[in-house]
Amino acid sequence: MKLLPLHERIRTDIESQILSGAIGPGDKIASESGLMEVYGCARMTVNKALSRLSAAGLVDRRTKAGTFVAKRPNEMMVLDVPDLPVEIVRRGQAYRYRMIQRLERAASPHDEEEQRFAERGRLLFVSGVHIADDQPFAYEERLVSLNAVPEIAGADFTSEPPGSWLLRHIPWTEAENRIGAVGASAQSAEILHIPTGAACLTIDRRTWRGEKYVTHVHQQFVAGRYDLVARFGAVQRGS
Amino acid sequence: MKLLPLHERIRTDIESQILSGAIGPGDKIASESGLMEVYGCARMTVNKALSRLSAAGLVDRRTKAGTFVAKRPNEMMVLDVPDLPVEIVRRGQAYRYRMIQRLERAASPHDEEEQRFAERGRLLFVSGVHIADDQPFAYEERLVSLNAVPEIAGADFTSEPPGSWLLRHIPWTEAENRIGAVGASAQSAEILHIPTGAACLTIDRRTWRGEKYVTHVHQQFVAGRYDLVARFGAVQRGS
DNA sequence: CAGTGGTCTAGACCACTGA
DNA sequence: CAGTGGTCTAGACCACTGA
Repeated sequence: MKLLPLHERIRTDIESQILSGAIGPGDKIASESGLMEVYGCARMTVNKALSRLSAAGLVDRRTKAGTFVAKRPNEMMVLDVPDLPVEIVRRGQAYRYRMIQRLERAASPHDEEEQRFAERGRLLFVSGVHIADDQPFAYEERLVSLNAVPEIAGADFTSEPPGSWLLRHIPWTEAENRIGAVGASAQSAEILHIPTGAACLTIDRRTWRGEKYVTHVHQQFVAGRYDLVARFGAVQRGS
Repeated sequence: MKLLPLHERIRTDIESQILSGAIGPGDKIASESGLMEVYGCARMTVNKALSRLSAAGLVDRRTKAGTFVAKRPNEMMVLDVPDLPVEIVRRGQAYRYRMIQRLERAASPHDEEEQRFAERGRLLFVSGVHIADDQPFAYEERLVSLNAVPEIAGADFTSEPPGSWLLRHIPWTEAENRIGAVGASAQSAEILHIPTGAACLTIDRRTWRGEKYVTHVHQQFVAGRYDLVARFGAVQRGS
């Protein structure tokens, strides 16, 4: 039985009142000076608790007016997008990667995104398949800017996916994920051992390092073999 | 040109050093007392900046050892899962909802999840289609626990989707989203005006209020007509 | 104009843990 | 044991805004 710091106790007290419905959207919460008396503590302590609730989107604070339960749940869901090898091993399956194609080429003159991406340099294209327990799990195609990551030219991707290499070498990034669905093309259907046109979940991830556009990966998952889970709830990220 | 509070300036200073790669994963950051001298401020001020960076996952703090740039980017992506009518209108399209079926029934004796869900009460089942500019956009099936939300029995869902009604009446929730893909069944294919088996993006969302399991909705989106976007980056949630 | 939240100070004691 | 972060205090001044 570990004792919570006081500001955590105040925060969880208010949080549970909100989540239980005891106080509802728009309701006013006691002021900082009010809570100081209730908990017999300094103002900085209640301020810390309320600031965290505000950062988490559970309350709105307005100078002079007071602190109010936020009108709607935070619409932001937290989505876990893990490294595929890690995810597969975590499921207790054997992970394997097989490269299909690798080539260096210039950016397509017709593709504006590739132009910006390459920054007048060349691009590395790698396609391959992620395999879990000898069953094809996901097909992926990746483009890497050789301008942004020149060292990658010498890396070996016959059995290690470029994503893992990049995670080790380009650690800090900004990323955008786009999640959709598509019917498998003849080519990817053959690789994934499914009928042409069968439904696949797709993830397109673009990654930057600072201002530099590093890589774009397109992954196709056989429908039902992989789901993404996002959760929003009372459990916020710790301090 | 608005002046940032000092703790925000300290936070963004360190944040940009991390995101630019000037300091890398595992590197040690100046201690609180060191930063006090650099910025000529009190310890609480640098503590606030560093605590926020820690909460955002950009640094790890260890008592006695110091503060370090976190080993890997936070794998949590922020996913925006908005209300469908709002989303469609925001795209500049006309929104319409058409109910297909509505019925009240007992929980299936063979479905353990439904049993827990209903808590020995009855369930409301509503299916319908979301329409954007006269084109079917998403098919949805929803179950609502009448035990958790008795008021919903009297609501009219012929042209308003139950999700919007619930947002207005059951405002604070915990939710889990599961995102996948599926080939359209004969029934949903007809409703969505697509061939049977065509790829669809699916979202399954389960919502609680406190401990009470309120609703489960299954939505199918025609592939390509709707993508989910998740982003991780330098821009953290404000205070 | 009174009360609120936003910010900041200059201290304090503590637990922890690497050297 | 020295230095670190975690927490907390008891003040302070400020901008803002609803009554």
